[in-house]
Amino acid sequence: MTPRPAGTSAPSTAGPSTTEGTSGVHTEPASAAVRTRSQHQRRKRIVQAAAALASRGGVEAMQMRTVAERAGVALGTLYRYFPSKMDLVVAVVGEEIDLLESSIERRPPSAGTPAGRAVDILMRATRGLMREPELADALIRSLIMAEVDTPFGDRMTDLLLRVAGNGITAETATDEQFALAGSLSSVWVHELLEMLRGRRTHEQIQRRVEIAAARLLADFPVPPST
Amino acid sequence: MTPRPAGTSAPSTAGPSTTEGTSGVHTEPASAAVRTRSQHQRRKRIVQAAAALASRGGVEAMQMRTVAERAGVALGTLYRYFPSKMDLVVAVVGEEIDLLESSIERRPPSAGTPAGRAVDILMRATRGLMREPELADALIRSLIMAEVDTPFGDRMTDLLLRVAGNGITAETATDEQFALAGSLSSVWVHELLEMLRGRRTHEQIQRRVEIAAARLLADFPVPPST
DNA sequence: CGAAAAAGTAGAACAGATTCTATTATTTGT
DNA sequence: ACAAATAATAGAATCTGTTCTACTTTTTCG
Repeated sequence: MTPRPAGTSAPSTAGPSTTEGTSGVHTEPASAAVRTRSQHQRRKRIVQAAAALASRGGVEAMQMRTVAERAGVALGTLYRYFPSKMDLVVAVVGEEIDLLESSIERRPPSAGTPAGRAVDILMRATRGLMREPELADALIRSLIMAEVDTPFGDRMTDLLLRVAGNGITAETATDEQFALAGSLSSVWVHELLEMLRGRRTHEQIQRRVEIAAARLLADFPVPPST
Repeated sequence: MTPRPAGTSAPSTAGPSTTEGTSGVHTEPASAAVRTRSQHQRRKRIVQAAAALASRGGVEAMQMRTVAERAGVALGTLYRYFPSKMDLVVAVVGEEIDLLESSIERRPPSAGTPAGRAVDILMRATRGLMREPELADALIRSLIMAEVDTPFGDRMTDLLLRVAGNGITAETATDEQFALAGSLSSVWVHELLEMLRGRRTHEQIQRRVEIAAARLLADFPVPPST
C-alpha cells in the first residue's frame, strides 16, 4: 500500500515526500481520534478539494487560495501541510496510483507473456488517467517537473517489475531488469504526454507501448504455467 | 481575450521554431540588411541574454524583466518577440540542438552497431548539455512541459534514426523503426531528467541507455562494412 | 516629402504562488 | 489545571510572469 504515513496528520513533518528534507519525527498521537469535532482530516479535505478542482480546469484551476478556501482552511495552513503546490500535486497523484494498484489487485493482468501483462497494466493506467484529462495533464506534467523525487515513475516501475516480471521485486530484480522496466515506464510516460498534447490516440499509444515492451521485456521470466 | 495573432507581423523572423504554430510568412524584408545602425538583431541579443542568465541560475534566474534589461530592450518588446517565457526557452534550446547536430556532422559516430552509434550520440548530447547543468535543467524541463510541439524529441528521434539506422530517414523508416527510435529518445530524456535530479551519474545513464538501445535497436540495419 | 503603420519604450497594473505578521485557538507536559 | 509549545487564521505583503497604456521613434510607401 501506501508507503506513506498518510494517516498521521502531522502537517510539516513526515508527509508524502514533499520538497522538504526534514525527516523529523512528530509527536502526533492520534490517527483516528477525532480531535474536537471536525478537526484533523484537514489533510484529506485539502487533497480532496485539490483533486476536485484539478479535475475541472487542471492545475490552473487548482489555485492555492481556492484550494484553501474550498477545503475550509487558511492559506497559511494549506502551506503548512503542503509547502508548495507541487507537494499538493504529488499527494493527489499518490491517490491516483493507489487506485491503480488496487485495481490491479482486484483484477490482475492475465496475459501470458511479461510484455503482454505490462501492456495490460499500462493501458489500464492510461485509460484511468484519461478519464480526467485535465487532472492527468496537470499531474503528469507537474510530476515531471518536480525538482525532487516523486513516487510516480518509481512506483510504476515497481509495478511493472512485479506484474510483468512474474513476481520479481525491486529486491530480487537484477540491475538490468530494473533498468528495462524503468525504460518501459519512461516510454509510457512519454507517450502519455504526447497523448495529452493531442499527438497520439489511444491506439497509437498501445501500439508503441507494445512494440517497446516486446523488445524491452523479451527475456523476462515467464510464469511456470498458470 | 485573445489568442495572440503572433505570426502576423511579428518580428518573429524566420525561426528557430518557437512555440508558434504559425508557419505563415512574415513580412520582414530583411534578414541581413542592417536596419539602421544596430537594430534588428534584437532577437539574437535577447536569446543570448536569456541563455546567459539561464546558464547561471536556471530558469528562475532567467526572469523576463532581467532578460529584457540585459538585452537592452523593453519588457514589451521582449514579449513581442517571445509571447511567453516558454517561447524564449524553446528558442534557446533550438540553438543547443543546432550545436549538437553540427558536432555530429563534424565527427560522426563510429561504432559498428546501430545501438553503439545511438549510444554515442546520446552520450555526446548528454555531455554537451551537462556542461551547463542549470541551463540543461531549465531547457529540458520546459520542453517537456510545453503545451505544444517542441522540436526537441522529434529532432532527437530523427537524429537517432539517421545515425543509428544507417541512413534511414523519417521518410524511409518503417512505422516500427520510428517508434523504436522514439522510445529510445524518451528513455534518454528520462534518464537526463533523473541525472538533473541528482539520481544518476554519467555512468549509470550510459549503462541504462546501452541496455535500452541494445534491445530497442536490435534489428536495425547494420552498415555494409567499415 | 509626409502620413499611416509598425516597432519600441517606460512603467503601471494584474494575477497567482509563496512568504510574513499579528493574533487566536488547541494541545501537551507536568 | 495552567503555562509553554504548536497549529490555525485572516490578511497583508512580496515576487515574477504577463498584460495594458500612453507615447515616441522608425519604417514603409504613395
